Amino acid sequence: MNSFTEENYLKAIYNLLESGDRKISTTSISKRLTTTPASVTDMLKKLSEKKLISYEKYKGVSLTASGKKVAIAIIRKHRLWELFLVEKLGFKWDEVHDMAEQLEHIQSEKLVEKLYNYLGHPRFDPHGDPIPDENGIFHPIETLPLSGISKNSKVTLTGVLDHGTSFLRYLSKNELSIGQKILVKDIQEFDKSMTLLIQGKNTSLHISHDVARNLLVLKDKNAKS
Amino acid sequence: MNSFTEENYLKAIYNLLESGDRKISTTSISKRLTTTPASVTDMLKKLSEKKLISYEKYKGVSLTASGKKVAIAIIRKHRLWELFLVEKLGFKWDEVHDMAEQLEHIQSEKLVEKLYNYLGHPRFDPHGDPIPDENGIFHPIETLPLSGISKNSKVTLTGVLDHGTSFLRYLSKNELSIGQKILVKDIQEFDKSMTLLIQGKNTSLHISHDVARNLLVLKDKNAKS
DNA sequence: AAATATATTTTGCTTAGTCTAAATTATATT
DNA sequence: AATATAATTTAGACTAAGCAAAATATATTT
Repeated sequence: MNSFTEENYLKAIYNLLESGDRKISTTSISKRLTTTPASVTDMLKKLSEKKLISYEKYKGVSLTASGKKVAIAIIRKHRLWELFLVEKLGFKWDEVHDMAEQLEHIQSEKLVEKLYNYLGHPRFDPHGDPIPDENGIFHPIETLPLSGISKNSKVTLTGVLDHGTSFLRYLSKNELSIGQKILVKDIQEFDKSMTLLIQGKNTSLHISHDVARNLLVLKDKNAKS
Repeated sequence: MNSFTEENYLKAIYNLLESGDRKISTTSISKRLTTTPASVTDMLKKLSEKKLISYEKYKGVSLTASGKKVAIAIIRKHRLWELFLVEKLGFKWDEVHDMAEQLEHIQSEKLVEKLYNYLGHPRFDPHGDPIPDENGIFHPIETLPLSGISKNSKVTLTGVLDHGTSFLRYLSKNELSIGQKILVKDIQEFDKSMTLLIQGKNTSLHISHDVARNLLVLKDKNAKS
């Protein structure tokens, strides 16, 4: 089928396309994968041959339907394995990325199916990212960065933007986790930092604007705007 | 660390050493891995450089202590993953080999440890093969081929020699599985075929000598010899 | 519009693993 | 002991993926 390397390129291209433009550049891919632009050009030719990307010299690349399908399948596997590692094996959410990076390349349709059943048809991974369904369809929810939420709103923490270890560790340390109900108690005008009240806790938590920007939340239906 | 390919060579060499001689040949490895002897020679040089095997031109190879350690670690992972696939995901024992062949190369000490805990510190895989412990020690049990058991003996089915799909399917079809108590009701003199009585079933099962040779059993303590 | 800077591709070389064909060494047979 | 056969290694070539340096295309300034 496709090699690990090809799969990694497709995933990188998919992710880059997600966060912005309709066509992406050679250098952006090289940065993402920490390779050189020259290597990327080589691979783009190959993926183009295989009709997985549409590519015109000097014009940037995008995914074809079949390339997109492959990329999504890998993301699906990545997120399912991450959830497995956290839910079943008891890993912390900042530990699972590298393992999932390997596990996502295991080839077996049936394995994915069984894993999906075993995990109870989950819709989100441990970081709150949506897991595409069997047909590669995402069912996202309408989340907003906490930084855009106004004072006295009640929200639910549904995900994070930054997936880095240090950010995730920060959240763990402050006992912030997906699913929690949060009340925005106060917002400082000068630095936009926030004071939060977490449901079920009696202490309040103070977070910077930078942290708030990286927390994704869902507004409660019965909340004040 | 070591590449997938290197790991596969080490595993192959380990298995070949298990089933016989103290030194094994280039061709035997090439057959096992379905490559050419020339490729094997190249790899042997490399593994020798890395002190994973001891190799003298034209004289055959064996594993060094560190090579053996690597090989056993892979076998451990292979068997743990096989058990996971069968026990947790509900695969049949004839379906899991190819997946385990991939999963055994996932690198993460911690993952193996967690998986081992999750499975409840198992000692045998779905085929009855022993799973080496954390230190690479096997704790085998004294099994015999069913073909060597005499009439009226009571035994427990603990494993199989042939791991091929067709043999495993044959066993499934006849509802033979690891752990079952078996009484050898009769042995035909002319073809050494056997009539078995499986505990908990009321029909008897007739098997060929060939099948009996590939079934590993443990004699019951309180059995007639 | 020309000059410069930046991005991209081409060229040529590297490593890992594989193969075929040829050469060499070991083993078996007369 | 001589020869034939089999096993093993060497030599040279191929593919996948990568990199550095050179060449070319595109973008930005002036």
